[in-house]
Amino acid sequence: MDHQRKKEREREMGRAPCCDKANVKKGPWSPEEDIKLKDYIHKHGTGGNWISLPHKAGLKRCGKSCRLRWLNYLRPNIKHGEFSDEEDRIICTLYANIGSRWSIIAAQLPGRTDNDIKNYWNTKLKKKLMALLHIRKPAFMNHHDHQNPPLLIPSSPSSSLISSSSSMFNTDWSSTNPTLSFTPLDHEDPINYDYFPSFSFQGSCSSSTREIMKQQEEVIMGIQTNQNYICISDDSNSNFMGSDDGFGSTFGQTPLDHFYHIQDIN
DNA sequence: AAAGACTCCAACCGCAATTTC
DNA sequence: TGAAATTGCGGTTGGAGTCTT
Repeated sequence: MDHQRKKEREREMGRAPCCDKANVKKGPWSPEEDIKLKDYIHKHGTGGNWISLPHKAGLKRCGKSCRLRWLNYLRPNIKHGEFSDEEDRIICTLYANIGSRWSIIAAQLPGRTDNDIKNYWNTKLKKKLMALLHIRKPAFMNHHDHQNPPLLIPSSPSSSLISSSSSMFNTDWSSTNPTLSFTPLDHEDPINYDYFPSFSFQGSCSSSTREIMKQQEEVIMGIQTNQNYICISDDSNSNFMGSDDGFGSTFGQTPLDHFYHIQDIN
């Protein structure tokens, strides 16, 4: 059955629920529920089947809910609390290069969950970055040569903005240039002409999973060997607004543009 | 002191990918 | 081989706590 027909059938029949919603508790977990889930998993493991686990564990919860609770909160070695500067750096660098692939980012931060990192990015780190970019907007906005966009001027001599001639990673970026695009939020209103930064890859990428995984590994290897910068391109000539997967399209071959030292973001 | 605005994060939802039968 | 079941992921939301006026 093709995808379209499957979707149509689901719409007609209603999507099959993953559990009996009427008999399933929702909302915050109680300490008693946490204990039940922990005890069960310590004694029996997950058994490779989250759907049947809640019933066996005596919980009136959806299997997905149990899985989420375990992975994000109850499993051993989960790290809660403040993110370190080093963690900030890794998150920023990875986000700049692979976008919102939180599970991959989380894999580089032991003890952190994808949900944690996603929340942290959305509530704090993104704002820090936006604030940094906003401070520097005038230099960029006054420039009209889109073919040769200006360098964003560092706020201080110690600020480490380096030029496109620098090499960020040992990785060959010739086909996977990471960029941060500045896309006008409102094309019609020059007064409120604000810019929204969006990260993306440039270059052509195969859609196959294996190819994507290979590129992700390259990105992560590059990040692990280069500790200090994230790349930001003010490729305002492009209308591309980074999609959340950032791998799907073919773009022009502009060189890497500018790099911010991570301390500028912290 | 109170009320509204804002922030943060745990949890939910829907979808795509993967596995099982 | 394909349908069904299950898992994993990322976006979004609800509500509790905090801040501001």
